Amino acid sequence: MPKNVDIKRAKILEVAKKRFAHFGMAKTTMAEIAKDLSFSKALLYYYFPDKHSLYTAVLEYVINEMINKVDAYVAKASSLEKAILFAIESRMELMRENYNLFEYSTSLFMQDPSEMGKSLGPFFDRVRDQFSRILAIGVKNGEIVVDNLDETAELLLFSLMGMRTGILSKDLNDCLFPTPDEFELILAKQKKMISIFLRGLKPSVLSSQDVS
Amino acid sequence: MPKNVDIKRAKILEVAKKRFAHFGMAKTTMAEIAKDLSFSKALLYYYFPDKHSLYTAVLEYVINEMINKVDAYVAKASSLEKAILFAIESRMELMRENYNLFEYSTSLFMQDPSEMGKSLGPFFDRVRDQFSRILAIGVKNGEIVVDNLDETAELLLFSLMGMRTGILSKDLNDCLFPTPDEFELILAKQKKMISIFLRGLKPSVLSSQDVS
DNA sequence: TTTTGAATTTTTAAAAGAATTAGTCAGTAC
DNA sequence: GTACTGACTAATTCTTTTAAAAATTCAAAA
Repeated sequence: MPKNVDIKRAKILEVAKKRFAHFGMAKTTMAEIAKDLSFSKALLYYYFPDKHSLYTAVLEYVINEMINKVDAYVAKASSLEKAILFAIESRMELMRENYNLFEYSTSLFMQDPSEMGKSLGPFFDRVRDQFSRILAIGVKNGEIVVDNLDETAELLLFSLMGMRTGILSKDLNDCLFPTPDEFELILAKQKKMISIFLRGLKPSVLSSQDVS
Repeated sequence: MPKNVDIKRAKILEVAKKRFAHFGMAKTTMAEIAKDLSFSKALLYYYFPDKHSLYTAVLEYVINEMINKVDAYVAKASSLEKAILFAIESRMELMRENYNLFEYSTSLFMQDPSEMGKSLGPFFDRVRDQFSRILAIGVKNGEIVVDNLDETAELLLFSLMGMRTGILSKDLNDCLFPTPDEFELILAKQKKMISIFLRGLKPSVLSSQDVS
């Protein structure tokens, strides 16, 4: 039984999400969110200590949705590669649908990465943990061999991120955030990347020969 | 026989490089460079159309040095992995030694990636081509199998870049550019990345079975 | 052709003020 | 006491202005 408080919080999150996703963090005021809800501005501060907290709460909410969706799929996925592909496609879809929501967090990261580390870092960790879990399945299956799951998941995630920034620097885009068209391009690169990466984790058929 | 003009240009590049590498593009004025050379400021504009051209000329100069050094090593390298490791270590060393030189180009990229694509893109291409050449050696040796060399080189380079941005977002660094300490960390990740990546390019011992 | 001093145009930097918006608080209603 | 508000304060952003610094040009000298 969700308490009344939680229902209100959820309502606020829902409205804030729409605003943030559509206009971005900077172009959304607390007053606007309050008006959408027919609340007083002060009430928002009753439920959330400040704007930034509201923003990260929305982010968490949205990311949780995705993680759960992916987890559900992964639970009954046939192969490791299928599972990972589903994960990155879901991630892309999420970013496409909530364009300006993430645009803020990336530009925030550009200005001051330390801020990112503190407030946005946990989200990164959650996604990495999910990748870690997915890789674990592959290890169970015997599809791949991994000595350090978390580290390898991070490696994979970092290189996927690299596809994004890499594309953006080549394609003549004057924004830090990909345009809808570029999403496909990035996704294509990421798929190729994953294919090579997973192949690199396959158990060697030969006995350990040149493990330098 | 280098012409007199070329000698002067080289002198200017040498001095400008020192200034840029030490103080960065923003904190270096044309007047300072001129004074270092005991030239008039106007003479600089006789040899280089504008400051930005001078900057990219310095960048080209420095990157050429590195590419040549790496090429020389690669020519007599024993293994593919050795060659690539030498390449990324040289790259790191270059960035360490010319810290502020590159700091500008990365911050430039942050503000306006399209600018990057136009003026800094060619440098990226040169490095990618070098990686492409190195991979080609591995293909000749039979160490790896690659269908599209350039594309694969780009993939590798992008994921190496990902290690950098990835580290920077986790480590609580308030700058877009790694601190000397972080270089080592990035390099370590890149090495692991390369190890997996190359393994993923190894020819399959089994006949093509699950090439999805 | 190479070089310069001085003039000109652009950028940058700081200051000040207005306007917008984040955040607070004393107090009301239930 | 919990949920809520209107009115208040404080911080932030957005101009506008101005001055300084730096980039770039140019006529003319060597």
